[in-house]
Amino acid sequence: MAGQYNARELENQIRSLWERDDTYHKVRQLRVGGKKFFFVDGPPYTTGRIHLGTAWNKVIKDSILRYKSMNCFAVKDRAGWDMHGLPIEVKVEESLGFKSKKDIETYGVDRFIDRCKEFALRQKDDMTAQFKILGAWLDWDDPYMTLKNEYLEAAWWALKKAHEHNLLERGLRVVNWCPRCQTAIADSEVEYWDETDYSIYVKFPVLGEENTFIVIWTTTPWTIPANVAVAVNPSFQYSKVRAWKDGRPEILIMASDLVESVLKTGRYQDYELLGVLSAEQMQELHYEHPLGDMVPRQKEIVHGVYAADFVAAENTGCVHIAPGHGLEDYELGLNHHLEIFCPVGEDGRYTEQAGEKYQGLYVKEADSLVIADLEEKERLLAQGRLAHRYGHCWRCKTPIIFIATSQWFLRISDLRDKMLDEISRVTWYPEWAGSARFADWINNARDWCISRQRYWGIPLPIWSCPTCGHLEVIGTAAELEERAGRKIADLHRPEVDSILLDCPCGGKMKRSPDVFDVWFDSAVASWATLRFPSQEKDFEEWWPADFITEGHDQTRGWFYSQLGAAMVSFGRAPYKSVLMHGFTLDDQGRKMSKSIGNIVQPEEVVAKFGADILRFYVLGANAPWEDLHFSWESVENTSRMLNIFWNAYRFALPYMVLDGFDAEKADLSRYEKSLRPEDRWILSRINSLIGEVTEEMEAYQLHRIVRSISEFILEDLSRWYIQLVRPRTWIEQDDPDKLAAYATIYEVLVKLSRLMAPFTPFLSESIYQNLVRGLDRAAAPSVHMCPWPVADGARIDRKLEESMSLVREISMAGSNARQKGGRKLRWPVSEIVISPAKEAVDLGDLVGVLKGQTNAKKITVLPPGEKPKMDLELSPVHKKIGPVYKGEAKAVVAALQAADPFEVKKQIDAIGEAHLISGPKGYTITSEMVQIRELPPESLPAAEFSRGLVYVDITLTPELESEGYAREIIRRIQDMRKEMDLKVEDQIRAEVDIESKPILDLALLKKEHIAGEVRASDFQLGLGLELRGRLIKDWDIEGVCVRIAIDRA
RNA sequence: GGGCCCGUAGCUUAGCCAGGUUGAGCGCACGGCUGAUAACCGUGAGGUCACGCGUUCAAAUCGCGUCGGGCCCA
Repeated sequence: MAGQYNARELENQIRSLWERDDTYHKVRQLRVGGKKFFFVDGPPYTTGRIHLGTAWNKVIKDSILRYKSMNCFAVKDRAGWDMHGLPIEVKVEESLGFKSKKDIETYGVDRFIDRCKEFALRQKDDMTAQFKILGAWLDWDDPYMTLKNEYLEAAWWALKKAHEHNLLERGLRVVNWCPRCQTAIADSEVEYWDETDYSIYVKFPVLGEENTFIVIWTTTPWTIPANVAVAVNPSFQYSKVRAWKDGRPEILIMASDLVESVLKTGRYQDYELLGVLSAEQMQELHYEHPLGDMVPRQKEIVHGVYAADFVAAENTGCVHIAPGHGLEDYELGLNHHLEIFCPVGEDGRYTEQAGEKYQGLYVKEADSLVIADLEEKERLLAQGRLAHRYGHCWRCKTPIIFIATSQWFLRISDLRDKMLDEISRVTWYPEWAGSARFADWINNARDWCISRQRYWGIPLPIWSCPTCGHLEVIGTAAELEERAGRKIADLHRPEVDSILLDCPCGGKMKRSPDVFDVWFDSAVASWATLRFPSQEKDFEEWWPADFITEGHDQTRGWFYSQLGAAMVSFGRAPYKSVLMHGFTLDDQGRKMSKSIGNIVQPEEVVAKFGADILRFYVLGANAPWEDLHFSWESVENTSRMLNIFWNAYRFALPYMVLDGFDAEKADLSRYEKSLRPEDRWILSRINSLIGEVTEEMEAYQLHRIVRSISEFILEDLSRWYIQLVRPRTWIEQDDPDKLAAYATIYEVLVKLSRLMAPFTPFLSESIYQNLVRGLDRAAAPSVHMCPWPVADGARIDRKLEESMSLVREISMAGSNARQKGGRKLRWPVSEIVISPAKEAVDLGDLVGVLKGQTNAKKITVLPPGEKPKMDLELSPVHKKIGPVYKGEAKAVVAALQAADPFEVKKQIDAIGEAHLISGPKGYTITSEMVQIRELPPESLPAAEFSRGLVYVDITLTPELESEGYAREIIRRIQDMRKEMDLKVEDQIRAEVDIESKPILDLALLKKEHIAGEVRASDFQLGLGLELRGRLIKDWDIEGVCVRIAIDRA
């Protein structure tokens, strides 16, 4: 027997049941051979802790996979782990107290790699346990891990394919560079926030013109030594001005529109315009590098002016170009065959190319020195500070710099159109995630820099010959072993670094020392999870993925990286459908962060409420693709809702146990003839619900599912059906009416447990085990092995559902009217009158239900437009009476008030006026002189419902009163039974002393009824009784003192 | 500067794709129920559906624009 809903205890029990029976594997085994559903788990990074977002993510995945499995799909569901990359390197470096790559080299790359591996594996185990608590059923025993040899091969193989398709290239590119990690980082690994930097205006002396300068502006003074050119906008006009500062003139060139602001910034007191220059004329200028003395190489470079569209009408309109330190600069440099001058090394320090003075300085620290030198050379026009967005390494938060380095690229930009074409064939939930958001990202796709100068990653399988330049990409471990002529235990660094391969030219090829960008790891998950290329069969049978789902940040992440990797390898998208979900934010819509202190841990929610409640909450809180604003209050509500479900479930159990409910009695088909209309109604509703939920699930409208189910549980099951069915459970013996109710409840609960199984797997399993397995050991061992319920069309009766919803409305309106009339529901009323406004009301077979719920003796449904007999109220319209009757007006008003309102109305309706007789006098009252209002009589309060009005006749009769008092007495005795902790079936002895004779007489009429209801085998009702019993209490019933004593019989 | 999403009651939100009386929950106030009970139910107050223009017999819903918030890009 079930007690209170204790989610944690229940979930622990179910978890151990699943473990004991190995339920997960049985479920998957059951569906082998079914239609294939290939799901690829977006691998969480092994940080060691899951957060609310990852919990939501796995709950969505799990719910969908459980649903698919119940629909007989053979589900492929290997969990995945993303285990390489800088974040782990940084953690390990921290634990070892390392500051740079040199420390790693000294420590030993092999030992460092071992540490990284250990770390990642430990974190993976911790996180697996956390996911399991949530009830996430993925294949945790055999997950794919990016650090496994078979996984490394999948990336190698992809790169080899890319190379075969001529999409791999090595080139000098300006990349985002982290000087601390000493590696290139991807655009997506750059974090932006505001940083205060220098803002300087610099004067570049024009060659061949005395005291004349082009003015540029920059926030990175350290890039000035690498300046090679100036860019101007081809559509701007430029001005040459003579400007005076402290009496000294200078000739300055800048965009015409910006002259005033630049000179103001430079604190010039006066100026005169010498002439204007077009962009073409600007391009004829050459200038001298302002720090040519410091940077010897600059003496050899010719500095010119070039046109570029990206030049904005900001600052000076002349842009400093350092092709070695900027993306646009680099492209401009390529176009005009400028020197890609980059006097900065991988450590972020100037190289010897920067000249003696700067060599060895860290660039961010060189800013002030460069400024001082410019100042000294009188080349600085102005300097200030500026807060602007600046990029940082996502891992170590070091400000990134741009430097030109030699890297490996995938030529993704060539595939843009093909990619757009591919994603248009993918089904996106919601649709705009693909057609708008992702398409926009792809339109801006650039070539993918896949090389990183680090250790803990998949080594690039590129070998090249230093002698002849011959290059080979190795696709598998077997291929490498064959070429190397020996076994290789681990494909990571440093083991592969030592392998030299024979070059056709006779030389020895060496491996390119880089590792893959970690995004490339997860990018190959769709085939790595199938163990391709080491095994081919699964790949042929399953690939590409049927479904993936991740947060909207993965638009530029995993959705994209997977697409890119699959395009270069297979020329097609690796997934067929994608559900994009939102972020988890706090209740105010802010990101959860340590600094705000608003982080909510999933295990905290599980500890307080349970996994099912967390699951049902996150699924229902809002549409999956919108951000989830986490609110404890809403979790609390979800908890309340499931608790009500639990109470509905356990409501009937004690009775069923009492009545020896068994498999035979659970068989609904035996009671078809005994089903009441309300039974047929709830059976119709549960089948309609199954239809709705199935439809919503097919569109991944997860929030609607939760709402549909919640509404059914609260409104239909708990607030209505259970209330209706209660009295039937009190019937003694095997009455078919009672058994039909049991069988109906049973059917509804069993259906519901299956319908909810994907979303609240623990609760559903518990109910299933008790209700189904408890009666039939031959039933499927788990609810998750049951088929998804199918709506039974024969049970669905729309008309009945409609009538019932009318009955519910009328019943509520009835309560409302009772409240107005001051008549409690416990007191029966003689009649309820339903007065529809226009549309007829057809209650079908449900009049009995309505009578019961409204506690009314009679239900009358009037034809549309008809009302019960109303009281009428006449109010004189003085404005009209006065002018006609003048001095007699008062008498007229008196006569009107004395008149029979029904008679007045009858005459006015018939002839437009009424004749009043007042003593000797008669008055004619026109319709204008009186306002006639219809009022429900005090004994007939009314309330509205959607089709009209509901009137409740609250007139009391002795019969009604005696019933009312009987119920009052019953209620109090029941209360006392409970206080004594009696069981439902216990018999009692009761004595009731009522101090008022008339009321005693009323109660005596119902003596037998009361005794039966409270199970009193010995029952006394009287005046002045001497009370005996274990429990004696005084009650006030409608102002009368009633003393009750009860005891066990 | 560009792309996408969002803006509905004090708060959290449904409805929007497919136009037809804005619907819930929380909180607040009042009442009821009492063999599901450390529960539960009803009623009430509370809305310029961000704003403007357009399409339409009819707009929270469709279109255009503005403002505000978020994410991403430049």
